[in-house]
Amino acid sequence: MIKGKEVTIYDIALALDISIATVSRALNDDPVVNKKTKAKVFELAEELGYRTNHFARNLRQKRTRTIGIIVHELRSNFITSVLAGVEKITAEAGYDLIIAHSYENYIKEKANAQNLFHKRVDGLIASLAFDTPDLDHFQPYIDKGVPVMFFDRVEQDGNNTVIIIDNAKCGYQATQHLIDQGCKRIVHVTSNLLRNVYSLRYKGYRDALFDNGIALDEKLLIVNDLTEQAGIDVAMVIMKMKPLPDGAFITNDFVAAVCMRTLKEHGINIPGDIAIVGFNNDAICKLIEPTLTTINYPGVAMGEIAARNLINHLKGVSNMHRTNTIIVRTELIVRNSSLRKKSGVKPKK
Amino acid sequence: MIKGKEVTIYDIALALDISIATVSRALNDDPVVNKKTKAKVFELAEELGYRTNHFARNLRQKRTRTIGIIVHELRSNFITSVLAGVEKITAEAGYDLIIAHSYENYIKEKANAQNLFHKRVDGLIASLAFDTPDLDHFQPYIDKGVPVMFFDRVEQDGNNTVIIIDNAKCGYQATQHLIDQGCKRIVHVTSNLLRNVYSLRYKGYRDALFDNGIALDEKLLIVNDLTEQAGIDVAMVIMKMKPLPDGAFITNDFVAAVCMRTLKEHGINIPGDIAIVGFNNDAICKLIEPTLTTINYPGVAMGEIAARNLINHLKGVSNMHRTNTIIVRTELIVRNSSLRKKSGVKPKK
DNA sequence: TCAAAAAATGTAAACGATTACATTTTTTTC
DNA sequence: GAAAAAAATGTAATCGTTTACATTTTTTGA
Repeated sequence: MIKGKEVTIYDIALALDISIATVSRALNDDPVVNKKTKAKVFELAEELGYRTNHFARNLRQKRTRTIGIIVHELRSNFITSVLAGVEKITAEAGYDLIIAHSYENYIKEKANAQNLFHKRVDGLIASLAFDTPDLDHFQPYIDKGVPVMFFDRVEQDGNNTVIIIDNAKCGYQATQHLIDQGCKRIVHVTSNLLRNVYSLRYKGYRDALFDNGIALDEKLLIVNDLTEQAGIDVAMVIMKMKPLPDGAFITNDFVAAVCMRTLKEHGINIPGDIAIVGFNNDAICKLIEPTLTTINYPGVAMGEIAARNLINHLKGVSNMHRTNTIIVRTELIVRNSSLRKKSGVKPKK
Repeated sequence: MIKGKEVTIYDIALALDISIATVSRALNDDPVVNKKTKAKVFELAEELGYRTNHFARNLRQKRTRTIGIIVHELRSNFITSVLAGVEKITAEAGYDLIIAHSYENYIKEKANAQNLFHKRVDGLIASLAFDTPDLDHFQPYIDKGVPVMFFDRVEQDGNNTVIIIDNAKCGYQATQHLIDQGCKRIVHVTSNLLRNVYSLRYKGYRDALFDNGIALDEKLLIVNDLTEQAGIDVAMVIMKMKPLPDGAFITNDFVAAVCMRTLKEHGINIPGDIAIVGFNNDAICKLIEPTLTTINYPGVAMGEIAARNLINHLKGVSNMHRTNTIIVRTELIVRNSSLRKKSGVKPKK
């Protein structure tokens, strides 16, 4: 095998004195070609180190068997779970996956969307960045009929298929749980309220307060990004509040964990002084002290469902555009960070 | 714009009554074409929604401007850091990135290597799975002259370029630190000793013991996979040892954290009874109690270096094959899980 | 043995760009 | 105003497959 020189079906055809059509068919395991010929072709292909030229094939077939995914953050438990789910399904179906990363940045998200469009992915899966204002950058996909599936961070304009959890319900559950534990002044720590996930959790929080006859106090709402510093800042802000809040619903486990650590360092007892509920069920929940009550968020399942729907649509098995919104099941996992009453729920291991 | 119908340079040429050659040159911003013509082409291309057919282009140009990366695990802080670093550099250089995931499985790694080879990536970056026995599946790359760069989990056969940390030194440092803290019976928890990272850390551990006149006790070596269950099992095994060990060097932060939690649940004091050192400097280190002493492992930097070397090689700026091994700096971060002596190092925040 | 049917193979035209080389058009120069 | 130089454009081959349609070879059955 000569370095740098590519073997093509012509080389194989020439060597075996048959036509390129037969070679092509043999390599694609077409039942129409003679078993013996097929065997010879395979053998020689292997020997010569033949590899299909996907460009030639795709050029001819006008498909790429590739799907793209744009994620807002890679360094996140939830996202890597989703990726694992998507990867599993796409690999099984023989599709390739190109992963693009927006770093919570609209400009990068836009560039990625364009790039994947030019790469002609057969379909796209996406979760929006913090500051994405609209969906215009996905319009080319819609125009060309390339299916797009949004997950988690979505914009529900009714035109695209989305796969989400019931964020309002989760917010309600988390807040109700804190109220059940006797909390009356509950802080809500969240992020950019432009994004559905945060605005809806906030809505759930408000509804739960309302249903329990607790007045909404806007001073108890804290909005930030989801960095370690944010967690520390939140704790500082909370400690300055008078009277001290007795509960906190924080929409991110990591921030909750950092905040909890900082509060503890300042002598505040959890859940005694403040009960805390996080969001995501990250691995840290079971490792910190006290263990963190949280909402379990099924990343792998979401990825699988997104990929499966997309691929079924591409195969024509089902029409994605008919099912507009897919809601995935979540659950409140009660652990020690919020358990103030002996009765009722018992903490999960 | 008609849905599903692709616009090609022929359409543009026809509409403007010029040749496809001129259109092609215009779109590539070739200085040879008239500014006015260029403007007209760009305008019409935009209007018609033209997008380059990368297959046709790649078929003709025989390059892909794509590099592949095979990782052994996606759900890991370290790996996502590396990915972030690689992504940054490749994006800057205008290369695309295809991420493949082996799930610590040799079979999948092999399949991924083949797939990316057939996809004709211009270069490859890889970290080996737990059970990969040899590098035969990368031979096709070598044969065709496609550069391969291994990072972290590598096989040093002298033929390929690798980027690693000094695992033996890290193992030595961690162990020496425990000895400095007065530990005499130090457990070493690690994984498949086939892999360089684990065998070298073990070597460092042994050397440190030897240099301090401590006899090696093979019963203190525990090998497992890196799951949560493994962490629990390790704690159980440790607690059954008589006499109880007084130190543990665990080559993974997550396992260390789980192990520590389990030990604490059984009334064992850390670092009082057992001092613990982990590996990786994951986010959890600062969140658990006591905070975990660990080795800081520069993921982003490794990714950046790997990608930069590969791309420089591809561009012909430098020759990768001349630098055979790149060693990245690491550091021991001392925190409370190992601090038994008031004097000496002070814990890092 | 031979016509019909079935199986296997071949021919040639796409797919949509790039680019060496050829040709035409425009500008410059005297 | 014509020849030379420079600028702009065009022609046609090429990249490596797939596949509709045509042709050849082999098998079948009376």
